[in-house]
Parts: sequence; structure tokens; C-alpha cells
Amino acid sequence: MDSKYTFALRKIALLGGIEDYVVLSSRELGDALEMSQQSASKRILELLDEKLIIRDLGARKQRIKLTQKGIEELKQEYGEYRRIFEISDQITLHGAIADGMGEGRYYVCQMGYMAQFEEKLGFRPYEGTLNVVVDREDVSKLDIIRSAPGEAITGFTQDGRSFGGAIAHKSKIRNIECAIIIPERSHYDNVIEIVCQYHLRRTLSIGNGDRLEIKVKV
Amino acid sequence: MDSKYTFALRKIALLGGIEDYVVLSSRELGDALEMSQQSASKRILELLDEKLIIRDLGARKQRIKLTQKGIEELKQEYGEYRRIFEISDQITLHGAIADGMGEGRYYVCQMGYMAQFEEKLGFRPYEGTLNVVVDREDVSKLDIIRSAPGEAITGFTQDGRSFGGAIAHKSKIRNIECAIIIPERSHYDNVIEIVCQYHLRRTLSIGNGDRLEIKVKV
DNA sequence: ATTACTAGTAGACGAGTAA
DNA sequence: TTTACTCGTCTACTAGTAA
Repeated sequence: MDSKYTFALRKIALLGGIEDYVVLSSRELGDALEMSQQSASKRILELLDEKLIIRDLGARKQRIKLTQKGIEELKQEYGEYRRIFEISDQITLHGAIADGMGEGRYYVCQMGYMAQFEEKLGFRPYEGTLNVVVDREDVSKLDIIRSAPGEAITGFTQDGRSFGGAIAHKSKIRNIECAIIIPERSHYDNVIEIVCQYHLRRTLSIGNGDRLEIKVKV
Repeated sequence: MDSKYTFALRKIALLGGIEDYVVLSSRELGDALEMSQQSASKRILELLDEKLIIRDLGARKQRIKLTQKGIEELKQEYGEYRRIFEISDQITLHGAIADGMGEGRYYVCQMGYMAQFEEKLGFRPYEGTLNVVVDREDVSKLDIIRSAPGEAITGFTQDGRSFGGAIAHKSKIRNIECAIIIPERSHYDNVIEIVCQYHLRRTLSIGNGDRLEIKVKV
């Protein structure tokens, strides 16, 4: 993403463009970005083109609001700053165990994934995943984790079905090695999937609703 | 500050350029910034020129490190992001009361300041300041406060002496209105000066070493 | 391998201005 | 007042290349 775009997005966000439309003329934006009214007008058209903002072009002044894509873009940069200034090497997530739908099991068992897990995580996962609902106050930590490099798990096609890529982040639960799997272009939610060499429910004697602390390496 | 510069600074910081020198060729930086080796080399020269980085140009690969100015630049942007994504309207600082040197009293009593406090804060300060040593874990909150607009107190010259400008941030201590004063271009430290309509030590029955909670409006 | 110069070019910017 | 077009200039980039 071009830094010119996020720079403009940030100024709009500071004026409240994340919550709601803000009245912002191209001259005002130009002043904030230290550029001419003409260039600011052009920048706004570019941001619209990239679908980073939406606009309500009223009779007198336009009103501008960030799109979800625009907000994600800023969150990504915010995550980078948090990694620069905050991160100590690990992030601790808190959450509760949730029911899996059996989907995790299906995916993990695919050879295309299994081989990569073994190579990149250093263990062969138990054939299933543990689903954890992350506490509301820790959801923003997921953004930091998403912005960390992690281990890339590449997608593949098998029997005419395509399996998407993901990023695995090495983690520990009560000192047991595991990894949280974040699918590429997933809809951000507060449920994470965990793979581990062992059957975590049995090994840790835990079940649905039990609270858990996950230390994610970043 | 040009967004091109902070974009490059951020990538260098992510590689550890805040703590120490990082080995970073112009080609590697070019890849990270999605530009050519030639342009990255030019960018590095510009950053050096702006004194945002320092460099150790070894025989094979150069080593780069952010200067204090470069770090401050990133912190400022980080503060903007925190204002976008975190701030609820107030920041709570914790600290302990420290001995003033009587300097605060001298400055506050200057008419040039007193009149501005009265106009911009809505109260006439007691003729003295309360010095508070901010807890180590809250020092980063000062960066956020510094990046918030606040009330500008302009400098002036009197009797041939010049008095610098400052930013006042309206605050409350145990629901009593006050303001923390941050001098312009001060050396960042962990001691803040507080002005208040009342004599805080007497009104709150507090003294040196007592702990305090300050709610700063942002 | 590096870094970084020069030269040529594409793109960004602002002035003027229309709607 | 607005937004945003065209157009000329000038900056910023990359390719080629030297050291």
C-alpha cells in the first residue's frame, strides 16, 4: 500500500472518519497534508478508486468516511507500530474453548496442509483443531499477530477443490507447543483455531467453556 | 514530515533499528519498500540528510540505526494511531508527588502566562505548580498526550528574558479541575507540572511521595 | 557483492479555470 | 463558495553503469 494513501487515511481517521462521515473539503485536507486543494482533490479520487473511503458529495461540502478496507489498512500500520514499541516477544491471548464444527479436523487432515505443518512447525498435528473464542479485550491483539510474519502455509488444489493459504503462529498453552492458524483473507472474527501435536482437550483435561491462556510468539 | 520518510523509518524500526544497528542493504530496503535498489539508496541518503538515521558504511554491507529524532518521528505517528484506535476521551496517569524547585512558581506567576491560563483553562491558577513523577509504565501515555492538541500557551519576552511556549492539557485530580503543562521542546522526561486553581497539597492533604491519579482529557 | 552516480522518463504537483 | 478538469513544470523514479 502506498504510504501517500495511508497518510491521507490517517488524517481523515483523526477527524473521526472511522466512526461516521466527516465534513472535509479538499482544501482542508490539502492543508492537513501540506498540499494544494487540487492535489488533495485528486488524492480523494484515488482513495475512492481504491475503495479506501466512501463519499457523500453534497451540494456544498463533501462528507467522507473510511470503508472497512480503509480501516483495516490503518489497523495494519497500527499493528506495525505496536510491534515496534510494545511487543516483548510474545502476546498473551485469553479466551474460552468453543465447539468446533468438525471443519478444522477436515482441513488439518489434508496432506497438503499436514506436510507443511510438520515442516514449518516442527510437529505433526493431532488430527483436529481446538477452537477458542478470544476475549473481547484481547481481540485487538489479533491484529498485532496478523501483522507479524509467522509461518506461511501455502494453499493448494486437490481433487478439484482449492484449499486457501494461512499463517501459522507458534504458540504455547501451559508450556505445550502449539500454533494458532489464521487463514488468509478470512473474515476477521474472534475465534481462533489451534493445532497441536497432542489432543489438547484430553491432555489438558479441558472442555467447552473452559478458560485458556495462549502465549503467541511474535 | 514527508510520509515517504516515516514509511522507510518504520521498516527499519521493524528490523530492530531502534535498539541497535541493523544490517540492511539498499536492495533489501528497496524490496521492503517496493522500489528499486537505486531509489532505496537515495532514500537512505535523504534520511541521513534529515538526521533521521545514522549509518556505518562498512566494507560489504551498511549498518543502519535510527537517531533519537527518527525515533521521535515514529513515536509521534504511533501516538496518532493510538488516538485513532484507543483513546476513550481521557488518559489516566499514575505517579507520585515530587519536590518542586520553586521554578514552577516563578513561571506561573508571570503575567504573560497567568492571563493565558485564565483565558484558556477557565481558572486563575494558584501561584505554584505541583510536580508529579509519572510511573514508568505510564510514561508512554505522555507521548499520546503530547500528540493531542491541548490548549496552546504562547511564549513571550519580558524584561529582556524570553519565556517559552507550552501546551496545557485539561485534567482532573479526584474531580478537581487542573491542567498539566508540557513545555514546548522540553527534554522528554517523566516529571509533569500541574497547575490548579487551588493549592493542591493543602486542598487534598497530600505531600511529597504521596501517590496520585491524574485524568487527562485528550 | 556492495553503494550511488548520471541520464532519461513517467508520474505527481499546482496554476488556471470551468461547472 | 465548492469539486475537479487540463496542462505545463518539475520532481522522483528506474535503468545503466562506475567504483
